[in-house]
Amino acid sequence: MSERQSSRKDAIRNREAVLAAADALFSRRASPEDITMADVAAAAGVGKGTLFRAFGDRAGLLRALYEARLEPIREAIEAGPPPLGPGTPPQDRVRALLDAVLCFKLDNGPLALALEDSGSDSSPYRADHYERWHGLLRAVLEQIPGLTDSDFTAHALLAATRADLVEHLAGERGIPRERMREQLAGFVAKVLAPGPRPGGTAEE
Amino acid sequence: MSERQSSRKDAIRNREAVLAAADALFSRRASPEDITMADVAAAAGVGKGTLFRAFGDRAGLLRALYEARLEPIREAIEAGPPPLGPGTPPQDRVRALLDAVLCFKLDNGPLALALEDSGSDSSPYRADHYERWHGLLRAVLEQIPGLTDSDFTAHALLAATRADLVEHLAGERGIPRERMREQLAGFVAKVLAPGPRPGGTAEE
DNA sequence: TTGCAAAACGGACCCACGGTCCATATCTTG
DNA sequence: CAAGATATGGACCGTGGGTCCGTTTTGCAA
Repeated sequence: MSERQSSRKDAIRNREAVLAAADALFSRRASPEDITMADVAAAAGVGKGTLFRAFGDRAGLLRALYEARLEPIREAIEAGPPPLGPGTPPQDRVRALLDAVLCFKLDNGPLALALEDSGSDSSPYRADHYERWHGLLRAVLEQIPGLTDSDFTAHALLAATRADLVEHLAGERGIPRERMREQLAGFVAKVLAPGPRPGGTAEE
Repeated sequence: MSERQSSRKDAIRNREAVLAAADALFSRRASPEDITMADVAAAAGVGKGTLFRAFGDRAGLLRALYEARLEPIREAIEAGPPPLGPGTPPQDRVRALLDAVLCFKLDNGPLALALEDSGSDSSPYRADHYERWHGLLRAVLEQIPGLTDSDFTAHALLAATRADLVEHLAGERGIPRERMREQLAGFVAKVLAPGPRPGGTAEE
C-alpha cells in the first residue's frame, strides 16, 4: 500500500520524506497559506523539482497527505465494527459517518482547510475523496425508508462539516469539540427524523 | 447610500466605472480566477493604482460588487412583503430566506464563487455579509418553538447554499434551477419539522 | 568491476498576479 | 488665476507556483 512501483528507490525514499515533512509542517499550527512548496522541499531536504515530480502540483501533495491521514477512518468504515462499519442500522451509521468527518476536520484543521481552499480552479466537489464520502453517505441514506432526495441530502449534510466552517466555529468562536459534535448530531437527527409525513409539509 | 463623500467627483466617477466594468466581467461566464485586477482596470479604462485606491484590494472590490447586487434582496428582507419581509411566520420566512440565498447564488455564480474563494486568508465566515445572513437567520430560527441550537442550525442551513456546492450541482451535474429549489426547500422543511421528540435519539 | 543509459535530482529560472509608489495631471477653493 | 490638495496610471516589486536542464544516482549487464 505504501510503495509506488517506481523502479528507483531514491524516488520512493524522497517521496516519503516529502510526505513526512509536509505532514509535520501542516501539523504545526499555522495558516496553510504560510506553507509554501519551497518550505516543504527545504524541510524534506530535497529540491523543488523533486517535489513537483513526485506530486504534480500543490493540490496533488495536499491530496496525498489527506488520503494518508484518512486511511484509518476509511478502513474503519469499510470493514470495521459498528457504528462506523457496515452492518450498522442506516440512521446510526449516518450519524457516525458525519461525526467521523467532523472529528477528522477538527483534528486536521489546517490540512483540510488547505485542501478545500486549493480548489480555486477545481471546486472541492471534484476531489474524489469528496465523491467517496458523498457516494457512501448517499447510499446509506437511501436505505432509510421515507427519505427522499438522498443525493442532495448527502451534499447538504456534508456541507455542515466544511473545513472552514468547522475551523470558524472551533477557532474563532471557541466552541468546544464535544459541544460541536452534539450540535451536529442534533442537526443530523432532525434531518433523519421520520417526519410526521414524509414529503408532506413541503408543498410548493 | 450610493455615494461616497469623497470630495472629488472624478474619484466617484472612476469608482463607478470600475464597479460597472467588474460587474460586466464577472457576468461574462468565466472562471473568477481568470479575471485579474489588471483586467478590471483595463476594462474600466483606469490604472491599477486607481482601482486599488478605490477598493483597497481584490477582496474589497468583490465585496463592493457583491453588496451592490445584494441590495435589492436586502431591501426585500428588511421592509418587503411576505414571505421575505418581516411579519412572516418564522418557518415560512426561513424557507423564503434560504430560497432567496440559493437563487442569488444561482444568478451570481461566478461572483459568489470568487468572493468565497478569496477568503483564503480570511474565511468566508468573517465577511460581514455572512454575519448578516447568519444573524438574521438565527434570529428567525429562534422564534420557532422547540428548536434548539439556532446558531449552529443557521450555519448548517447556510452551508447547504455554499456557492461552490450550488455551482457544482447546477453546472457539473446539470440539476435545473427549480429542482434544486425544491430539494433545498425539502431539506429545510425536514430541519424545521417539529420533531417527534426534540433531542431524543430517534432509534428503533 | 566497470560501462552506460535511463531515471531522478535540485535549484536557478520564469512568469503571472496582487499590491505599492511617485512624478504628473486634475480638481477646488479663495 | 494661483496654489494646495487630491487623484491618476503605469512602471515597478515581492512572492510563490511551476518548469528546465545540466548533473548525479541507480540499475543492469557485460
